Amino acid sequence: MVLPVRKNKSPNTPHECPLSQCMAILGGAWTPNVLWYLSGGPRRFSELQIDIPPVSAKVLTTRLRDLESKGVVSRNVKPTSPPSVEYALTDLGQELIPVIEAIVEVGHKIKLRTE
Amino acid sequence: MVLPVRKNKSPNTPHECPLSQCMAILGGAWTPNVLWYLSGGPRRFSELQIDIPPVSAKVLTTRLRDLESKGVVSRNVKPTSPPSVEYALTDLGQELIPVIEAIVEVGHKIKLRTE
DNA sequence: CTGTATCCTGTAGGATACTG
DNA sequence: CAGTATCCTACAGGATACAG
Repeated sequence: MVLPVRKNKSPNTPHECPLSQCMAILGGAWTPNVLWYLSGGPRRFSELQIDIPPVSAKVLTTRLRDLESKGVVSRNVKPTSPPSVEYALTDLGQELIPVIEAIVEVGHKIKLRTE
Repeated sequence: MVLPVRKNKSPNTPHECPLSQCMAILGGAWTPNVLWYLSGGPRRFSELQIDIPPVSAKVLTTRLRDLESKGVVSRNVKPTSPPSVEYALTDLGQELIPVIEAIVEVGHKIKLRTE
């Protein structure tokens, strides 16, 4: 995404420009998908990889760590052998589900118009 | 954002992975901001530039054209001199407002936790 | 005023190989 | 299984200059 690093500009008029929030949460590629699949209940790393085939392990890890640090997703390591790690939405994460659904909704309508 | 162009992979299992919708709509940088400021009513190009100082003219144009092609934003050229162009949300675009607000909401909560 | 055209750069993300 | 480590590239977006 790259973004908000303008060089020769006055520091943003603060009054209200709170929308970087949006990309801060959903910004990464595949992030919405991760959230979506986790909304169906806890998933293990490998399960998510199967759910979202085109995502690389590296990116999936990155996104999960990212969401974890934001308190949107929880990570639970089960000390089995072989180890298994379960990811789940936190309460905060749950709140994002209707949001994503709404976006998908609008997305559908857009597709219908375009076709 | 770059994205979804995996090379050596089976073409996505179609069953459900509808979330690219999400980024397809809100994906571009500043897109949420554009939508946000338009939610307050129609705005002219230059007004949007002032609303969102760190955005370059090029990107603003790109995002607006993008949103226009999706039917989310309307573009109205007034044949005055100097010319003025008014952008506004379409009905479809209106539907995105609560979505964005919800994201901002969650964004706030995340910030509170982080601090 | 409302853009386009160019050129350039940073960084997200892919591929692949390897580890506990 | 669940990742890390490297390396590499495509493309979104910034800067600047110019046009109708």
